Amino acid sequence: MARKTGSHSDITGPRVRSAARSLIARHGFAAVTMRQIAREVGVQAGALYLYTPDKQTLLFDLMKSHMDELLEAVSSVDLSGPPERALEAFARFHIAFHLDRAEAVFVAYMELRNLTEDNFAVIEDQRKTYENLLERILQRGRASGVFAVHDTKLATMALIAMLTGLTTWYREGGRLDRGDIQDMYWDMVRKAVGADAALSA
Amino acid sequence: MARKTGSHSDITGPRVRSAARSLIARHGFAAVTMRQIAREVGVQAGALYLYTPDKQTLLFDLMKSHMDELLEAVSSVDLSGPPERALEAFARFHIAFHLDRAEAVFVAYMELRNLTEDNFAVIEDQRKTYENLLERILQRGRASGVFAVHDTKLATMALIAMLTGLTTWYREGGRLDRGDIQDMYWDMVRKAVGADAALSA
DNA sequence: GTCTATACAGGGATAGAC
DNA sequence: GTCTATCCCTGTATAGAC
Repeated sequence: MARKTGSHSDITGPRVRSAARSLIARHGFAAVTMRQIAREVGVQAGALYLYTPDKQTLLFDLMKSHMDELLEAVSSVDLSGPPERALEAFARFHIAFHLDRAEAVFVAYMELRNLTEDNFAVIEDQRKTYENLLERILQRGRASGVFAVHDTKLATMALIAMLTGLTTWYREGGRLDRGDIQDMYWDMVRKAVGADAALSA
Repeated sequence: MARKTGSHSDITGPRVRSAARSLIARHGFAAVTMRQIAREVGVQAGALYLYTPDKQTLLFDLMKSHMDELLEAVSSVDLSGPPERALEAFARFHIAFHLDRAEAVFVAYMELRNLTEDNFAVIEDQRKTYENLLERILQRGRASGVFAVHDTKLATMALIAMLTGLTTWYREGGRLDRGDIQDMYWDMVRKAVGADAALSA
């Protein structure tokens, strides 16, 4: 219960992570220094090592917890219905989740190169797990004849790239609101897989 | 005609650029050191400064010449025909060009953050010029009623992201050949803009 | 044109006082 | 838990010999 004066580990920890995420998103992992992060948090550089054993682990933890959150969140989306409904649910979830976490998403996509081999394997595995959810929807839709997709792997990559790309241009308070974006992307996704014209192919 | 022994400026220059492009694509600009580039080329670090005033300019030149090439190449693609044919020509060109230059594309997309403000403005302007070619096709198609696109700006970003995303997963000699990829992406692009079902929207 | 040698700044990480 | 101080390394870039 008793805690020493100046003890803020439960506050400073998250602040370190938040500052790191933000700086890395803007400048890239290799370009960001521990001293910069410390300055942003308002502590000395040495103090950061109370919260992370080293810089690499700090990056890994950011990416890992982001992917954990993503997989946790998507697990409560109902993807078991008819393929078209499942696809819509997936697309809308993906957009909403990614719009809420532009920085974390950006880091998770851009900094894969800077993970050690072992750490990369962990994140890559999680990413694959997520992508497989989409691919299975496409497979189900193709099997039941409601989607016209030649190659479900390629289509999965194409759709993920399209949906995730919005984080590179979306800015809060811009011309389009979140609902508009979800509607318009969903419209393009739906058409791209031939969900309304499967029999014509 | 006479040339000093050990003079290789016309050979070493391109080799410096090539090594830099490859290393930056793999590890990121900030993570790559001048010593690494020099080692790859087989010269001493100091010798690199015969070919570039500094590291930033080296990056800028890589990105600038890539964008120059892109704009030059696309200028010989006929985009003036009917919107659907123009869109197909654009999509196939984009894929072929990007598959041929995976490293350069990767650098051009990932390292924007590491350009100085002035250099960024130049590249961004070129990128916008390129994207506008696609947007104008979408506008023409919508105006003539052959495309069902709600927002041409958003659709432009979505299609560019989808098409460019292939550089993140495509590997030479993989399961799919270039023609397959072009065909399948074009099929998705065509459907995404409602090119075969515009009247149903 | 390339080399060796080096200046100088800044990096990550640690030790030990408080 | 945080600080100051510092170690040691590596970065970019330059100078001057060959």
